[in-house]
Amino acid sequence: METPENVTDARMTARVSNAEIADKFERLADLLELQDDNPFRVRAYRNAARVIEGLPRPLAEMLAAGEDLDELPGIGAAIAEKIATIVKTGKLPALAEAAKTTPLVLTDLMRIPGLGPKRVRELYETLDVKSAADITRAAKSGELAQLPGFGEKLAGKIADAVAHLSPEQKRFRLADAEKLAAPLVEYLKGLAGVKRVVVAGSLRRRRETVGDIDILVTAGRGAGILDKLKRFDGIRRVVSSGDTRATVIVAMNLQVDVRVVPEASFGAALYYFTGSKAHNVAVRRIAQGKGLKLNEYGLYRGDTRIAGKSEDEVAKKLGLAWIPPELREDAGEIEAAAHGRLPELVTLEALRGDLHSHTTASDGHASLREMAEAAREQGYAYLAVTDHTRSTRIAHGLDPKRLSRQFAEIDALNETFKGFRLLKSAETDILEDGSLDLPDEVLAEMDFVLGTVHAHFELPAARQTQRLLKAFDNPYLSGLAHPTARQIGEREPIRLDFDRVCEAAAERGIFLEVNGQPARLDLDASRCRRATELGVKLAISSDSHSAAGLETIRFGVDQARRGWVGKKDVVNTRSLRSLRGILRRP
DNA sequence: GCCGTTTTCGGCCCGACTGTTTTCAGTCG
Repeated sequence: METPENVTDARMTARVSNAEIADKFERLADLLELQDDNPFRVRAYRNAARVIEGLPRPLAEMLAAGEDLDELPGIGAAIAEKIATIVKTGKLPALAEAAKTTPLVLTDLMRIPGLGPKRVRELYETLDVKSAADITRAAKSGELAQLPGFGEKLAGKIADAVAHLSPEQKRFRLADAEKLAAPLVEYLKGLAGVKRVVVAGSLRRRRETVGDIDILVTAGRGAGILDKLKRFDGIRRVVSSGDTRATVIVAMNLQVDVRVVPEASFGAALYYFTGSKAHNVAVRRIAQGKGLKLNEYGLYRGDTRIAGKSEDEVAKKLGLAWIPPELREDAGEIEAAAHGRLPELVTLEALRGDLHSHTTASDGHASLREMAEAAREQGYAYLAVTDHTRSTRIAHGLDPKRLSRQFAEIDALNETFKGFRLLKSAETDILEDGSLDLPDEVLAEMDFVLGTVHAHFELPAARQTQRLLKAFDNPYLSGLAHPTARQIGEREPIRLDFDRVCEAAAERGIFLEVNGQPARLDLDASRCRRATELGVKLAISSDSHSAAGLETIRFGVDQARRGWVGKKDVVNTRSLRSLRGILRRP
């Protein structure tokens, strides 16, 4: 029996988030770099910050559970101890120590394009520059250009960068970045001499947000692609442009890097340009260990190129299996590829149906029939209709009476289908006390029950966890929709003991959803990975509110793949018969 | 500061572009 008391322990009250811890190490790296400290030490801190940011669980919770943090990649005894100190005191003494001689505010200046540690230090030591406003002043007075190594042009560029400084560097949702990149990709494809145009970088890795766009072009010599690129009318500004690479700014202030390589280097260039940086570094180290050199032009033994045409060729020569781009984050995929242990990732094609959709009955824009037809066109065997329930008034949530009418309508429609079924369900509110928004006799009418948190996002972790566990105790509940309720860039995930929720879900056979709405992508990739490690089954769903919206399920597939999720982990890769076998009934 | 199919010490990815330079430093990805 679960009580609030036995989920209220130290790990639940932790206030220092992983993001804050990562930021402290990032700042420490900045300060040490300003102080010209050992660059490898600096890199170690940055590396640790990156690892910390990608963790699925709060470090505070892992510490409370007695886990050894120095088993995490890139985190050794020294950093593990520093993390423990931060969790305990909220402070990183090494950071305070470094800030004694180098003001912490200087780390903000290092975020300005064109300013790195050397230039910031020069600005500070010579002109006592400590802020963006100081830079503007120094530029106006002409002092900036007088600094050694600066000059008129550089001073102008820096002043310009300061003037166009946005409050924080913006990242774009994956779906938005895709749309913004499309016209430029089409334009490049249409240019004479162009052989291939491929999107690489974080967009190819399908990261949930994208900071800039990388496009790889193969073309014959002298095709002048980068000159023609500048004539594309969607380009606002050219940041830099050389023989093989150009950086431009397009709509929404989005940065696009275009790289042109010869066809023979396509594979090596695609590998290099896809990243991530950490993955590339690790793979190049493997090359180095074999006495080879890997760069964007190929894999070399001495001056001889031994691979480069395709990614597969490069990987093979390094003794690795080809790694899907979604996994290239230096998070264990390289070891797995070396030992033939890469997971067989779920694919869009493997999905047999969709377990989350809405109709005009609640806040959708298509009728039952229209949704069914769209699902059949998609090749699905089933589509669950999961309109909102009465507590979600803003979405015209359904009460038992309206639901029962909908179920009758679904029954009638199903009579007309062959090889396809609409499933009766509802996106049922989990109320603050963990009870469901509908009585059991209504839940009993459904093919399965989907539960979700739509209000009271701010509960403390212990209560939020307890709320979900209580909902899981309802024998009708089969799945949990958008489990953390986060919205990218708008709402933080609800606080809960994620492992505990996963353990309970695994025990009871409740699936967690990977919601494909571009603003949600919930579970996120790292939680997908953690959940499946703990034996939880997932459903990848569109949460579509229109017929066309069914296609957003692919963004859910992307995140599941990034989370190492295999076909067998996903319930809606099953046939309807097999799916029915695992949906809960009392 | 981290890490180990050479290593518990001695390494630590690699190249493009810019602007400042008389041959390269700084920044970026």
